[in-house]
Parts: sequence; structure tokens; C-alpha cells
Amino acid sequence: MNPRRPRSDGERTRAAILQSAMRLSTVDGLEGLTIGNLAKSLGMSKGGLYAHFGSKEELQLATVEAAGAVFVAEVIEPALRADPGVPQLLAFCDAYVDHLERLTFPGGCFFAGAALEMGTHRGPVQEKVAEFHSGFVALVREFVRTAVALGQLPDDEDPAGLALELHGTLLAVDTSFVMYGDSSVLDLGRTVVRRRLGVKAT
Amino acid sequence: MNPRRPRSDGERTRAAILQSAMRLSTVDGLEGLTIGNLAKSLGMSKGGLYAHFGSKEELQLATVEAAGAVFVAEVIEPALRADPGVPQLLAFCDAYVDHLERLTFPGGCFFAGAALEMGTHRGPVQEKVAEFHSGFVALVREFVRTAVALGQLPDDEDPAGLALELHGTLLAVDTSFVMYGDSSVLDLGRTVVRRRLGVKAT
DNA sequence: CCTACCGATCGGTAGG
DNA sequence: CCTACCGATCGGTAGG
Repeated sequence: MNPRRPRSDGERTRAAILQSAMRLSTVDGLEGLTIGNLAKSLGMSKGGLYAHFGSKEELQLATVEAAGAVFVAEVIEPALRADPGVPQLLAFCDAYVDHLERLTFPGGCFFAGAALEMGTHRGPVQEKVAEFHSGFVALVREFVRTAVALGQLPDDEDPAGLALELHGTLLAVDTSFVMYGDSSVLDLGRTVVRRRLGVKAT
Repeated sequence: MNPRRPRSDGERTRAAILQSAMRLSTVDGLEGLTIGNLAKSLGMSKGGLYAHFGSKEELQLATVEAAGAVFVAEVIEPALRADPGVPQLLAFCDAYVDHLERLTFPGGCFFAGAALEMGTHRGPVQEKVAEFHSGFVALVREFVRTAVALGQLPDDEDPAGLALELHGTLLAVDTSFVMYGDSSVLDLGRTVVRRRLGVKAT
């Protein structure tokens, strides 16, 4: 009711569980996440976890939801705050690379991993991952459409095609960064995005 | 000794095990692959599997090696058979998309999944995945360098940057194809690659 | 939020 | 290549 009221113990514990679950998921996967490991990382018992989540699937669904909120806060919102068109596309890509660079999660982008892992595991968890994933891609396509309408990109630019290229470049950056821990690929990604969007390097 | 001699029973069984292990790995991951599941899928006992592989890690290493051989045969070799430069880049990307389309593995590209999964799991398996992964990326960079040297691409084209873009586009195609099973993204990928390389659609 | 427990499955071994 | 087994851990439950 009152937004200034501090979170209850239950809410704080739940948030701590989900924070740990997101981090562990990017390392071991949403299926590789186990109740036992999660409990140990939090210093609590398995029984305690089941007081918050009735099943592993419920925990997975809540974890995907929490990761979606993090992605919105760290990547989507900075993009929406930029000027319409190319600046939004650039802000989105930069925010994505920044969010990798600051090691928000130890295993890189939550949704890059979750999409590949859950792609062939049909069910409620996969559906929720797909929902977020397709929402993010649709937003990038919208940014491209706006940029074309504003004359910032050529008239014949295909929104779906450019969205695939940018999405792909970010996936390749994530993969290389997670695989080699080499942060030089972050700057390479920033440069490639600028060149593709016709924006001068800063 | 004699290459015409038929494979022994042991060799044929080993090949069948690895074929099943590659397929299961693209669905459940290299860590999610279990000896019990693999044995069941082959109609044999767990003990039987341990006659061929002394440990799960040995099995994982052999599976990565086998997947590398499949990738070389299905994607690298068609590229090497094309004319140097842009035709090799195009052949590489087309062969990659074809290899997704024909459902070589049920979970899409073996190395796309393995790179993200094993990125944070340091050890011999991750090292072998990284070895193949960086080899493939290095080859694409070589193709770009050749294309620039032959005047097929602009002099200021950055090999590492273009390799990242093409690699990324293929990763995005793989992810969308696995996630939504929608084959239209395969043609979108082929189109995007042609536009980026300045090749007319066929 | 805890302890104590359930049947099932994990990776792996012994012995054949 | 098999059966039979090992201790550890899995997801989940009972009862508090």
C-alpha cells in the first residue's frame, strides 16, 4: 500500500533468492540451477526455499521474470531515454555492452544463454523466455523503423534485417566475452555498431 | 592399417555413441548430458558406455571433437571449395544456414550452445570448445583479409569487425531458429549476409 | 524458516 | 558389453 514502507523480511529474502538464482543461472543454466546449490549459496536450507517457491519450475519462472526486469532497467530504459531513431539504437547497443562490461551476471547476458538453453525445452519457462526475447527484438525493429521514417537511415533499410545484424553483433560480443574474458571485444562491438549505423566514433 | 577394411564393432559403437551424444548435447547441454540418458537413447547399459569412455569428461571431450569434425565437413569444407575472398565468405555463411536448416542437430549449432554453456566452466572441455570456436572465427577473418587483398571489399574494411558482424548474424539466426522453429529467419539471414557482402541475391 | 526424510538419478566401480 | 552395486545429490514433502 505505502510505497515508502520498507520491504518485509519475506520480500527481501525473495529478492535475495532471485538475485542469486539469476547469477547461478547464467553460469549453470536454468536447468542446471539446483535447489541445493541455490540454498547453499544463500546459507539457507532447501526447505526454506520451498517456503518461497513451490517447485523448481516456479523458481525458474520467477528468475526469468526478475532477469527481464534487470534487462529493462539496464538496457531498455537507457535506450528509451535517448532521442528517437538512431540515437535509441546506439543507446541500446551501448547499454547492452556496458551491462556485459560491468559483469551484471557472471555468465554474461541472461537471455542469450536462456534462449539457446530453453529453445528445445518446450514449456512455460521457454515461453516466458521467448516472450521477453521477441519483445526485445521487436523493440529494436521499432527503433529502426523510426530511424528510417526520420530519414536517419536509408529508405530501403530492412528493419528485420538490421535488427538481426545488431542483435547478432551483440550476441557475438557476449559469446566472445564470456568465452575468453577478453574485454577488447567490447570496444570492437561498440565500433562495429557505430560503423553500421553511420555514427562517428566518439 | 588398411583403410578399406570395415570398421570394427568397437569403432562403430563408438561412432554411434558420439552421434547420440552430440544430438543430446545440443538439447540438454554438455553438462546436462548424462551417462544414463545417453545409455537409454542407445539401448545399452551405463557399464557398456564406460567400456568406451572412462569418465564423463572424456565423453564430453570426444563429443566436442566429433562435433568439430561435423562442423568442418558441413560448413568449413564447402567454404574452402569456393573461390577465394567473398565467395568463400558467402559459402561459409550459406553452409552454416544450410546446416541449421537440415537439422543436423536438434538443438541447432553445437558450438553456439557449447560456447555459452562452457564459457564460465574452466577446464579441458571449455578449452577444447574455445579452440574450435576461435579457429572458426580466425578462418572467417582470413577470408575477409583475402577479399580485401583481392579488391572485393573496401580497403578500410576491418577483418575482425566484419568477422564479428557475420559471426553475430549467424548466431542470431541460430538463436531465433532454435527458439521459434521459424524457418523464415534462415532466408532473412541469407539475405542480410548477401547485402553486407555486396552480393546480389540469386 | 528448520530438520528429517522420500524415491529417483547422478557419476563411477567391481567383477565378470 | 552386462548386472549389481556405491555414496552423493536431485526435486520434493511432512511436520513443525
